[in-house]
Amino acid sequence: MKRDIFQAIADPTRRAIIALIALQAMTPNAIAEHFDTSRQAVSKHLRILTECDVIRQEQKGREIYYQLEIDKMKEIDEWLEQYRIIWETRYEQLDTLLAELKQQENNERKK
Amino acid sequence: MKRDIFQAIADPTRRAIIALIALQAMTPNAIAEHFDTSRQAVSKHLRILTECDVIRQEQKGREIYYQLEIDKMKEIDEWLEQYRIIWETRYEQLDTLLAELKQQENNERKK
DNA sequence: TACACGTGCAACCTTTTGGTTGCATAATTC
DNA sequence: GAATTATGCAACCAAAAGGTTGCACGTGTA
Repeated sequence: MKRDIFQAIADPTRRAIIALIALQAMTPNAIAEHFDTSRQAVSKHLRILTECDVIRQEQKGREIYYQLEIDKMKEIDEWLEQYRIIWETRYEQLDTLLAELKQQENNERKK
Repeated sequence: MKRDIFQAIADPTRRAIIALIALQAMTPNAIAEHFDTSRQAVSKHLRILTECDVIRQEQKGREIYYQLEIDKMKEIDEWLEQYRIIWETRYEQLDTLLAELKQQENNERKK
């Protein structure tokens, strides 16, 4: 069962974890305190995120610090690129249309 | 069971459907031809995508054309924004570091 | 060395997911 | 009006997801 980044971010708890550790690395215990679920459930999510290379762990003594692998988020951005092209094109077309309408309006006034 | 956009794009088939109808609206039958699964399975995916407002349907006679609701994709882009800030900041810091190293190198040469 | 702490893993359970087949319904065509 | 076509929906099923509890194991600390 190989998961990808899109399945990784599908779960709301996992998105919350990502947001939580985005700015500073945290231990599983510290992360779990922010949620209603058990520490083990959070641990499972961390395992999934690790498998997908969304997060990375660093052992410090008996504690493990998890931190976001920001480059993985870029993959989503790259996938989104194909749609960004579409909505930007639409905006351009809309701009063109608006410009044309404005031009027409001006021409009307001159009459 | 209310789904969100992230669950909508979690499934690879659904992402393929989105890509397929991104440029032009298509009927369920036409879409289903691109996949190994049954027409009904595709129909289910279309229902999920519709529920999440990722796609929109337009009836034409007995055919239904599904087309992408591109604005919904922007929601993902907006969510990604918080991480884009992070990776762009990292790049800036890297640029600064590289500039400093280059400066140091130049200073060494002058000696 | 004994004990507490931080963590991951296994077993188990319920709900959700994604697929299938069969059928109902509405629009078109003969 | 009868047959065909396009589609959605319900029932069913296997697999996966997400949660829980209990336990094992390494690392610090008294």
